[in-house]
Amino acid sequence: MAKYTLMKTEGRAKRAQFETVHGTIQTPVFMNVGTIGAIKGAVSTTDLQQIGTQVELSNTYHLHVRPGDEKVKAMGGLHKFMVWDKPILTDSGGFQAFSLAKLRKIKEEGVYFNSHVDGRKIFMGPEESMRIQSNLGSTIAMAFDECPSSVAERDYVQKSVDRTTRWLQRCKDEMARLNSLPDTINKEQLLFGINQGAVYEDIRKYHADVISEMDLDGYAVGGLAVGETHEEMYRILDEVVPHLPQNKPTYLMGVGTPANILEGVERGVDFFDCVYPSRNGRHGHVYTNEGKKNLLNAKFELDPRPIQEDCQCPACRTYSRAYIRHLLKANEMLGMRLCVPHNLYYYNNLMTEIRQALDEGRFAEYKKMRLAGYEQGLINGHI
RNA sequence: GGAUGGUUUCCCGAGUGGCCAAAGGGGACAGACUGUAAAUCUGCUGGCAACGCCUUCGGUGGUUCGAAUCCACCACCAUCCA
Repeated sequence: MAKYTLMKTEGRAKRAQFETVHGTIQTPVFMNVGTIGAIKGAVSTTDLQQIGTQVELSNTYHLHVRPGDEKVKAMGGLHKFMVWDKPILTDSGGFQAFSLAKLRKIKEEGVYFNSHVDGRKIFMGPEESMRIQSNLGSTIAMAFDECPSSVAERDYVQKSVDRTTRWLQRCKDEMARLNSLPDTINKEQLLFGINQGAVYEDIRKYHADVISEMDLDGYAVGGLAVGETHEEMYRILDEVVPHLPQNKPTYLMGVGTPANILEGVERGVDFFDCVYPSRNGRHGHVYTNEGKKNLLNAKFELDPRPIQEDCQCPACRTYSRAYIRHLLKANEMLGMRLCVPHNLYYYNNLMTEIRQALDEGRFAEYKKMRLAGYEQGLINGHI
């Protein structure tokens, strides 16, 4: 059912569309992260419609812990539950084995977690992850993988990657079974595999080649932006993306800054996601064409301008930096309720502009122009 | 008029002879965050020619080698008694 159509290329950069049961995704795309089925910062799915969100991303582990995937299924699946009819991608819970490292044990069969909510024991392996994601009924399910630390030993990474490959086969088998069951919510659920290998290029390429043989709906590069430098990340993308199927979408997981995204697009990435726009928005950091700004800074106390001139987001059309700063300082929820949608709008709009530039064959020029703007407002190298 | 308690660095508030530029909060200021245990976390908050010096604990004057800490007087605040 899913159909990836490459419409234009510029160097390695790809302009494509991806048709799913929940609608067509124009790529390159930035998916808006709502881990627990909601974007933190009091942003509703109605808001998402207004700020141009194409794909919402939620998390298997978190929704399994609370409210429970069975309950979501009983409510008709995640789309109905959160009232969102466009595509949803669910991350598998594999990343939580990394981010909740102190609360888990990794074995061949899967990962044993202690719930971050109440400490109870939770087991999640490939089959469990697929079952949960099937219960959620997401458009795209991610394979259950292990994300090794960027400083992990080579031997460990090699073993981990091979286990991730075995897990991927189990995911594929389980999804095929689940998609054929009569009461499955989304019988056309798609599966993306995940490339790992930390910063070892040869392991990365080896793993990419292995999973490319498995005929999945899409391929992700995981385990980046977890401590390595930007240069290492770009180098790995340079090496790995060409080893992934070019007739399938490529997803760079968890990345990143606007600059990271421009670099990723240039290297052939179609899908991105990152908590930055939402988390930074909650913390009063907002994205502009002149780089990221911390609205909490005293210099915005009497700044009558919108966050970004000409921005069409609700915050920028109505309020001044000074007022939003006041809200943030006063810990008034409206502050983040304005900053988070602004940031998501900024990212979504950035992707729209990227697609337009690709359509018109001027991506290289566009990228250069944007990066130059970000350099101006450089905050400790974060752009 | 009398009694008692109090006056500490931006605010609240510890500190009752040296280890005190002075705990702890708050606020202010700044930083971090990349498939979200994050409306969280960290740093910093008297001045300077800065491993030392200067100024600061209501005011003034004492005691002492040494005082935010003890004494005297004064000012102001709070509560109670007339």
